[in-house]
Amino acid sequence: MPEGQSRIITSWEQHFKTNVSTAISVDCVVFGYDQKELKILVLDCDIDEFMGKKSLVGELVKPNETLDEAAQRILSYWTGIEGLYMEQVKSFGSPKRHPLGRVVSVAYYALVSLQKFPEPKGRNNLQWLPYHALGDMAFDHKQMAESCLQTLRSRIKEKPLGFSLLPKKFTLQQLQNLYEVVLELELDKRNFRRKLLSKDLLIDLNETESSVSHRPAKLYSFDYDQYKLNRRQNSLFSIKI
Amino acid sequence: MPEGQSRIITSWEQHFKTNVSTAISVDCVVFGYDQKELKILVLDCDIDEFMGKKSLVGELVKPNETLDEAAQRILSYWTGIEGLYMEQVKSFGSPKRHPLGRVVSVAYYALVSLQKFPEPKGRNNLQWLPYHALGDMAFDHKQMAESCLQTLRSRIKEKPLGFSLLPKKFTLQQLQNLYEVVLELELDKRNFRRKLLSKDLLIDLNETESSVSHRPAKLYSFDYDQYKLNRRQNSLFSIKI
DNA sequence: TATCTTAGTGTCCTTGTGACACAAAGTAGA
DNA sequence: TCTACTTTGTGTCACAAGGACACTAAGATA
Repeated sequence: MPEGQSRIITSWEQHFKTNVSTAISVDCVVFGYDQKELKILVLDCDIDEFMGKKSLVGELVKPNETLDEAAQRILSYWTGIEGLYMEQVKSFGSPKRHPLGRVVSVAYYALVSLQKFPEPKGRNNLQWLPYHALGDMAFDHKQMAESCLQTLRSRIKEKPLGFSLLPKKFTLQQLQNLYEVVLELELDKRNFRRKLLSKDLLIDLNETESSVSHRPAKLYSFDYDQYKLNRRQNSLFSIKI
Repeated sequence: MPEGQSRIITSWEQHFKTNVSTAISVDCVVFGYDQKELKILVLDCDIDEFMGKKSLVGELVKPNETLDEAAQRILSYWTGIEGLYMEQVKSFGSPKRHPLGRVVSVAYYALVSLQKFPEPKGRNNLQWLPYHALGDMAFDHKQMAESCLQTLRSRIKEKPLGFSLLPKKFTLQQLQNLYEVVLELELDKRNFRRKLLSKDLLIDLNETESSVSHRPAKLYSFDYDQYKLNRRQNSLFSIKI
């Protein structure tokens, strides 16, 4: 069936001669967590076609940067924080997805602690929105958010991502709540603690919560060094069906 | 930190006015399996910079097709088979990855039964190469192949992908060998059978191998209908570390 | 000092999985 | 047709992991 690959090469060269307009962008699904809610960072879209809808933070990739660099640039531009945890998820390339022309967009998800970035300020009404309060979104951004959430759910079972969404010092109950919210299931308190503590990845800070009107909980932090040492299949969870 | 998003919108519009040359391509890592070897489909690269090296099958995405459509087109062009199993894996966008200009490429993996497509014919010496015999490749295609293999390894533990790489009728030993080769580990014959048969996803065909000079093995086929019915966390394997 | 609220803990039973060895079936060659 | 050869196909036991489950402990408040 192959008829000739020289034809293919020609088409590549032609592409650059004829200046077909194609663009690459990066869109980021930035997750935050607070008050037993998973949130994502959104803007008001100001393109005519999608007026009134929310969009993800994103921009065109510049000529001399990699995709990861573009994502980091976008993240630090909107949050002011450098080096956020992020991961590429999937590219979206439906021909009509952007009204201005052919734009293929690479979706990333990123994790921010809401303690570090509680009240977004910026143009276009930058804000945290509870994931479940997202209605329709501009472009195919809703699909992107869903893909990214699915990826987050699968990664958080294996990698210690949850800790990027919590304050440095946290209680076991906070950690459990986070997992319950992200994975949309209920976990048994005793089994959860047994599992987590058996990994020897949590540092007991010998401190307790303050300003709570009941027995204060112990505070822990995550031991990244220990994790890096033996990251052999350090699967954090096994989840019941 | 955000200085103004209107600036961002402007840059998008500008992009399409100034006709910056950017291209999108799709590259496919086509996996095949035979004789206890995992193979991939490669071409001789005929671009000057990479003369003598192997490359993946791939091409520019056309103006009116989605990424998935481009991947299907490429796959059927080179193999002559429609509707191969494939999945998007990752996009590669290093600015200098292609000598002709800025090309962001979306990598897909695909699975073909070597029985359906045993002897490739086509330009550029299209051929199956054992995965471990791949040396350096053109562009960043080696990285793509590695990413795709990693994804295949992780998916094959959960989804019934292996069956796309085998003939319709297969023996349990063939299936076990395939898993051993892809995952690079040894499995216990009895435990493997216990696990697979307990899923009720294999149809006992009441046939046996022929033309072997020893006790012939029973033949099975995979029950896709049954699988679809209860695809609830139908994880096929749990793998020892 | 009594009440309220959340933290923190241990056991039992079931299930899943790894380790392990030998008889059965068919072929090929003497 | 008998023997040797090769690969198939099978069962048990011991251990580890995980799910279900209820009460006491600690501190705050009125």
